[in-house]
Amino acid sequence: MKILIVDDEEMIRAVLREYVEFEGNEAFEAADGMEAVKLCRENDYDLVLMDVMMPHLDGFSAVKEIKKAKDIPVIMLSARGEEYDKLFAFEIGVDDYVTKPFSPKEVMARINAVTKRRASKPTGNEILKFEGLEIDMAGRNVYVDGEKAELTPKEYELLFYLVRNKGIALTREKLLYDVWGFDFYGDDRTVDTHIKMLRSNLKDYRKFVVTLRGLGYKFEE
Amino acid sequence: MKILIVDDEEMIRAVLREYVEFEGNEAFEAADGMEAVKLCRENDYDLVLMDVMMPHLDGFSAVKEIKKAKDIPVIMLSARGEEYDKLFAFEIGVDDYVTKPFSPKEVMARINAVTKRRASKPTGNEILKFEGLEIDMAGRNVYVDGEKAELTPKEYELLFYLVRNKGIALTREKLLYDVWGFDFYGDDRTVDTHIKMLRSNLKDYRKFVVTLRGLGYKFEE
DNA sequence: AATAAATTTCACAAATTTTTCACGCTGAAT
DNA sequence: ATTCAGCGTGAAAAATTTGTGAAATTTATT
Repeated sequence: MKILIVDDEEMIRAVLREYVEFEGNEAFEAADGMEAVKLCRENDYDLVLMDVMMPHLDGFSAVKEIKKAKDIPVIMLSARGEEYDKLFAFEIGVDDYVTKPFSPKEVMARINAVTKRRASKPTGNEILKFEGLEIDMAGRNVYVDGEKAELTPKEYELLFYLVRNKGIALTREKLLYDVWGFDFYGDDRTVDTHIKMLRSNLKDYRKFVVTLRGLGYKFEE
Repeated sequence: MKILIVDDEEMIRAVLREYVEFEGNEAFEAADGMEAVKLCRENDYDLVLMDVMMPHLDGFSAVKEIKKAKDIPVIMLSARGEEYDKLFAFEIGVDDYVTKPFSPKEVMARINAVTKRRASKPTGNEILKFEGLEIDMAGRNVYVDGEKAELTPKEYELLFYLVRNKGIALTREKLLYDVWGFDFYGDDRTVDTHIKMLRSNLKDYRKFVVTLRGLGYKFEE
């Protein structure tokens, strides 16, 4: 995750950077609101840690500006006893706030809470039907003519991915990147083998998994 | 009725208290999530009015914590965008939801609605049955073929969470976040050990706790 | 403080899954 | 009809994942 740390005090930035990087995230820094807005416009961050009190452009104004362009989660940092309008903070879309002095554990917990809360947004648990093929993504079930198909993890992921991109041509490269992960450095043909196994498990409905010669595969009704 | 008001802003607490007491109820206050959780554990309230954004422990996490111990009706107060908050709130068992700025009249209407809904429909008091496995969430009892199963706290929480999400695939990550809490920083495999112990206590009905290889677990009838 | 209970970590074996690879077949272009 | 890159497939090897017991640690109780 790419996290932008905005604070005018270098010490605080350094401390936050340490926490953030310890968790395996990438840290970026801005020294004031102006710089933060500029960086946010030019780059895609997953989260912004924003101090309230800063020169040039205060935290609230900076958040307001950033939210105009992109919907990035923001956690505000404020000194204890600092007076500010929390209602206003919500209105402009602040996701959470932490009061200084803060503990590393607390800050990381907040970061995780905000990003996970965001992640849990899409709750599509309907069951898709293609003739006698039923696909229940939420429950991880696939039925072939009413009988449960026992797929392996990769087969589930591959099928779900194909179905989510139904009707779209997918290269082996794209499938490997999106289903296997960006860090897969194996053979292209691995896809073929999994397609083979998936097809054999789908029985008659193997017809939905279409080969695109010279390209890859797609799911088509 | 005893109503707990949780908000870090004294002004808002005062306003809410006035309206709550005007209707003949008894009002109690907490200034943050931590305090709210503590008070709920020690006392019996009929309803909780909970702000979302607060220091120490945010409203969502506080509700989650409170619901683990007692099934008290909760109305959330928030100024955030409605859409995903409502979904998330529903997931953790919030009864209703009011967006700031709110009119006291509106809040009182919601309070009355929630308590009436509760009174007429004793949800949570029901005992779920899956063959010879009986689960009484309100009473924190689990019976295996009529005999009481002695589960540890974590086993109860894990089982109840699995059952509440029956039929839905749950990753270890999600289980840790929702059952253990947002601040759990431990090993994934901790889940496995608790699943193991839960299964051994469920005897023959261990079959309902299904392993999803490469993903996690789910409860399935 | 001592003891008991619950929770968490960890390592190992067993089971399952993933990947590689070579062979033969297919189908489109010549 | 021939060619040949691209594809389907089976089987072996490599890698991953889970169940489990036991130890270590933390938390609750006396």
